[in-house]
This record gives sequence, structure tokens and C-alpha cells, in this order.
Amino acid sequence: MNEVFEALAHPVRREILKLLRKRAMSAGELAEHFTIAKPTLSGHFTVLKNAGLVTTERQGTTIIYRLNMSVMEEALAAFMALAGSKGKER
Amino acid sequence: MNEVFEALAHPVRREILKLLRKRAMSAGELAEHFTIAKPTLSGHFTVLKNAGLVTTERQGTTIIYRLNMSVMEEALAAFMALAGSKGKER
DNA sequence: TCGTTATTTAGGCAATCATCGAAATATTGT
DNA sequence: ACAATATTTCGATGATTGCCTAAATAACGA
Repeated sequence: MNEVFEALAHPVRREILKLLRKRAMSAGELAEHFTIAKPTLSGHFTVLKNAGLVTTERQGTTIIYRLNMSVMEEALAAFMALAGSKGKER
Repeated sequence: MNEVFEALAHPVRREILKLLRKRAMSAGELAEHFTIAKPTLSGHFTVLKNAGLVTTERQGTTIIYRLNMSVMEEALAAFMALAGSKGKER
């Protein structure tokens, strides 16, 4: 879970998650939304992947990134445990 | 909000928040729960304070730290926006 | 005012992070 | 086999982080 919180600590990585929330995208498509160099972005992808927040699938020469909702929800639950919300309230 | 996510990225800082969730505590009381040096802990306090996650109040020679629930809830809302939960679901 | 307690600030150091350009790898089409 | 495209890995660099010890600050009581 620590890796998840560390992954969320960078604004670019949070923006990536936000984009993937709408739909899965290739690395190149994601890159169009940022001005930083591709190798830098690729590093961010790796952090998100290691945290389990995204999964990848190769499609020909492109690699599709998609959000891993189950880990996102686990993270949300962990955050709720911190914030004090019971998380089970009707 | 970026400062909040950065503050949450360190396990010691998350543990501090967890402790403060139960009750407000002085810096010294908090320090009893950790093995790291007090100046190091003091640095973590500063990060949490700058993020708005905690507030302080001096009581004589001790300084009381307490959780700032409103910021915690804002952070939770921001997280929900990422995780895709609508946050208003019954 | 002096000594004690609580906490923070200062200074230094090693490790990690974010970034880049260049090079490597993988896949597809010709 | 080669060229083109998509993406990652490598290697370097400057900035930031986390940690420590020592010193400074703040408040109190004798």
C-alpha cells in the first residue's frame, strides 16, 4: 500500500490516472497530454504499474495502459481508514 | 492538494495521522510511538502542517497536534475523484 | 535568573527522485 | 532483411528527501 501512496504523490501520475479513468490509452496517446519527455513519462508508468494501479497489454507496437480499479478501490479504503470515515455507512 | 498527497506518501506521516485520529497529542506523546529521532519527527510534523492536515496549539511548554478533519475530507474527496467513486452514492 | 523540559532549527550527508537525450528493443509492413 | 514506429532502458545530472547530532528557542518553576 505504501507504493500506492508514493505513486499518488506526483501530479503527473495522478493526471495519468485521471485520463485512464475515462478510457484505456496507449503510452503515446497519454504522452500527447503532457509536455514532458517520453522517457520521463515511461518512468511514471513504471511507478504506477509497480504500485498495481495500472495494467498493460501489448497490441502490436503499442502498449495499452488501463486503470486497475480493484487496487484503486483498495487505496480508497486505506485512505478512508486514515480519514476516519467508516466506509460502510449506508 | 498536491502538498496533501505528498504528505501522505510517507508511512510515518500516515501513522501520525492515524494516531491523531483517536485523539490530539503533544509532539512528545507522538514521539513515543516511533523510534526515529525527534528532530526527524518534527520535520514530518511540519510537512503535515504545511499540507493543512494538522493544526497546532501551544499549551505551556508542550505543543498539541490535532487532526484537521476538513482537509482530510477534502483529500478524500479528491481521491474519490481519481478512484471514480461518485462520492454521493447512497 | 537559572535550570529543566519540550520542541524546533541548523547543518551536513547519503539516498532517492525527476528529468533529459541517446541508444536499445519490439513489432509490423515492404 | 530493412525501415519505420512505439516504447523502454541506460546513463548522467541537479533537486529533493529523510535522517542524524548539535545547537537554539520557548515556557515554566524554584
